[in-house]
Amino acid sequence: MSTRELPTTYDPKNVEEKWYSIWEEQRYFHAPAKSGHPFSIVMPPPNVTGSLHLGHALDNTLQDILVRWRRMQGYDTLWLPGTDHAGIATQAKVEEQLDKEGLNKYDLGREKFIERAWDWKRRYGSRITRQLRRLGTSCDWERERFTLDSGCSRAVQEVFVSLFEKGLIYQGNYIINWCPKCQTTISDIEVEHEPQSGKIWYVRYPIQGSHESITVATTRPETILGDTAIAVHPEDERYRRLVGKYAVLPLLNRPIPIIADEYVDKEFGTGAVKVTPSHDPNDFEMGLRHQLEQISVMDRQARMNEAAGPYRGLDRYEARAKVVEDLHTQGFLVKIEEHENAVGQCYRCDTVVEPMVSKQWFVKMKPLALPAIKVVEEGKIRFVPERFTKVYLNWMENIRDWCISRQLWWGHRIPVWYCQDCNKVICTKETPSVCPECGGAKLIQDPDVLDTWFSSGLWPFSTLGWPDVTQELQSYFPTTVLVTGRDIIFFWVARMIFSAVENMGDVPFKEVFIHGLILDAQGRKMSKSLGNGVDPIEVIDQYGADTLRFMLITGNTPGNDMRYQTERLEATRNFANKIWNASRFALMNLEDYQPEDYQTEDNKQPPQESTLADYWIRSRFNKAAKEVTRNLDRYDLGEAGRVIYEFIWNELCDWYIELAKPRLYGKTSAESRKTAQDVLARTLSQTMELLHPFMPFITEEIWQHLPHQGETIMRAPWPCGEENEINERAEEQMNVIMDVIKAIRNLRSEMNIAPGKKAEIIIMTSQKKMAEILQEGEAYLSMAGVSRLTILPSQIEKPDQAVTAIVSGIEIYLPLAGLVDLGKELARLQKEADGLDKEISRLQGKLHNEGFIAKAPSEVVEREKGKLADYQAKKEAVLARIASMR
RNA sequence: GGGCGAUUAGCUCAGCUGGUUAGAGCGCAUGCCUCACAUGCAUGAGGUCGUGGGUUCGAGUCCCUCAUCGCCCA
Repeated sequence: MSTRELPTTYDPKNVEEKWYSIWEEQRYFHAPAKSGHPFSIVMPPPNVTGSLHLGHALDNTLQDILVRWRRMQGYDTLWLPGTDHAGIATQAKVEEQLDKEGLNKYDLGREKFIERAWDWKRRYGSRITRQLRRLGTSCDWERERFTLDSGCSRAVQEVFVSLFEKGLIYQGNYIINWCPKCQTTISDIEVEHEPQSGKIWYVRYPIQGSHESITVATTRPETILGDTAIAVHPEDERYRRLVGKYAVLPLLNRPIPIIADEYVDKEFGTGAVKVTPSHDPNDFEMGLRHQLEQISVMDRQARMNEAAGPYRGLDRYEARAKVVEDLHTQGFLVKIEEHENAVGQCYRCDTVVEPMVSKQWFVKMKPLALPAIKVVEEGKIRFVPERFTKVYLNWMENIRDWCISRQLWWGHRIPVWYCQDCNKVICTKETPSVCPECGGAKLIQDPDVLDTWFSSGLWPFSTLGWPDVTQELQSYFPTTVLVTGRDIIFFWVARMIFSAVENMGDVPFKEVFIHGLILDAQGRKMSKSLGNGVDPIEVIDQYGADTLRFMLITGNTPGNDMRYQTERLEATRNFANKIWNASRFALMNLEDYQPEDYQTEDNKQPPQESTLADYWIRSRFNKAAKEVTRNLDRYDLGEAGRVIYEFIWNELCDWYIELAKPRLYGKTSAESRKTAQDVLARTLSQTMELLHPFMPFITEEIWQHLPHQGETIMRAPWPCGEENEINERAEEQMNVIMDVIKAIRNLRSEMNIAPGKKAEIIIMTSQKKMAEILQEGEAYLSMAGVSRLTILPSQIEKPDQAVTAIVSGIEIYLPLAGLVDLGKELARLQKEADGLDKEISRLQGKLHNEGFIAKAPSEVVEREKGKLADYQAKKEAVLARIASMR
């Protein structure tokens, strides 16, 4: 297609689809696993049942930027993608499906159910990876993994058995969090504490063998049925004489001891609490300290069981109402108060979690946490931003044992068998046929599976082939950096760290780059219940992936949350369109351009006809490239993006292209035209390279149209900023020209001179250098609508009927015979003089301060002196002009 | 109760190791369909940088106090 036929607005649709499939077919994402500087990232595996949300989009955009950038820099780059089997979520999906067929999982049985789950995974599990492709992620799909695939499963078994043998995995009856809806245990961090307004009930317990009684406050009256003690603080004078006596449990008339324990808060309620070891974690601990009986009063549906006597069969909330009613009618209820407390809820289904005592598998955390703390304290793993180190350490230092068994079918089955003959517990990687203890063949495998996070914790090495020593493992482990959201530090980052340190003897990654959350426009967390979520795929359909990506990573600071705003999306879409149109312009003017003319081996010098603008844009580009690289190095991707944005819009488009137009249109020499073509083509294609990690699609499309070397921009060398093209002198000179142009435009605007109307300008300067710069740059002043320029020494008499602007060392006169409103002009100049006065006195104050002169670095003092002189000169010029007009 | 973050232009946010007349995008005002782009161009208005102290020659930037909002942990 001829460039003239390129549409004036950029349409990402075809471009994005086209390039992604080419990239993937050409295997540009594939990591070679060869020697060289490795750069490796494992993708946080999204939930296989999930669909892409903005959090994924941000997380993967950040990774893709790092990966594309490092790949262009020549690193042996691996970005390993995959999904996670999401035990509870996937099982729920399959059960939902069965439900529609009028079946449940028990109808199918375990094996058939797992087959169904695999069917489900095969059918729907690739949705999210397809969505990731739409985003442009350049991960190595040939190495895609799944936490439940055979390799990862092997790693899980290996780790479980190893920890078991070291005594770091144990089975025991402890209090755990039970979700009555999901019908499984969940770990402590999977319980969310939402403040809820509730009530607190004050209940009187008679003291056995006395007419006295003791009143306790409780938020869960239904658990009275499981009480096995009343506790007070040992130093609480009010109750001291009661300690050691027995109280009678209302409703069930069971005698329970009154004990003293430091845990009790004297200030809370009456200072006396009921103790229910089977249904409260703190009471459980207290029960252990005092050898209290554990009476479980609920079953797995959170219904009252036979221990609850007359309340048996009631749901926990029905039981609560009934218990309160009975307490009231029997005269045990003292009072009810409003009370706000944090109720633990299941992170998945929001059901109120029921603490229960149950036999489960746990990982003993203290021995694993200590080295995991050490590697971070020693700097072997660095958190970016640094403040998250503290979040991690604080959690690790206060860690509790991790409950890893789940009452599900979909997941890694616990590799433990129980001998029915001798009760031996057998933990082994291979399915045993006989009991090693008694030789019996009646072996039953533990029915439970492991927490999904147990396998995710191994992700950085299980995906690279461990426990085998593979080429991948040797090339890419430890991985370079992990990129993830701050909400997942405990769930995943922490677990990967202790898992790798324990099993690999090394850190899983050297750096952890943490980002914030995407909030809605009002600053609220996006959630299903609020319905304020945004589907990234819809955004991509409407605006393109490049736009979504760029919008997500600019305009905020690393680690901070960010609001999602359509206006920012539009602004970024406009940026893409700007790039598109600048490129259209370039291509229209490059149709006859032969890059070989200037890029032969023995002629790498800039062409003879280079102008100030050429040197200037090359200098600016290379500075921008350095700046972008520096910011990428420090994970400040937003800042890097901003630098490119400003370079493209404010320098390349607003100035260079405009200045190059006369040359490109052939209004100067043919040589000069070729030079402009060369500078424009080179700068634009290198700018595309610089922008490519951020906006991969549009940059590839444009780069392919421009003269280029190589098959894909993905493999173009990273523009790191060429020192020898940085040209301070050209920048200074261009600054003068641009200041003059801006000043003239300002005058024209203030005087309401029609844009099309050309103007004559008189410039007066006593500085030879300035005169030369302006002489040379005369042609550029056409950007201010200047048709004729006269440069005069400033000693000469000033023009009469003219408006004036002063820039450093230069007086600009725009003659306007008969049009100048003297009064208005004087007022304008006076305002200017006043502003300068303010600055002058500020600087004078500073420079008269002896402390400043003595203590500030000399270059700062010099700079301030220079500014003062400049302002003074300007002011004099303004005053002189005022005087000449009066 | 402990920890962290935020508080800068009407809105959303930048401002790195203290030194520029404190910046951007959107919005607003004025003028422009100038042969890349009206998803655009030009010009402009708009900020006592939450409060009160302190360190310093110099503080939006460092330290402390308080206030408000948000998040995490208990």
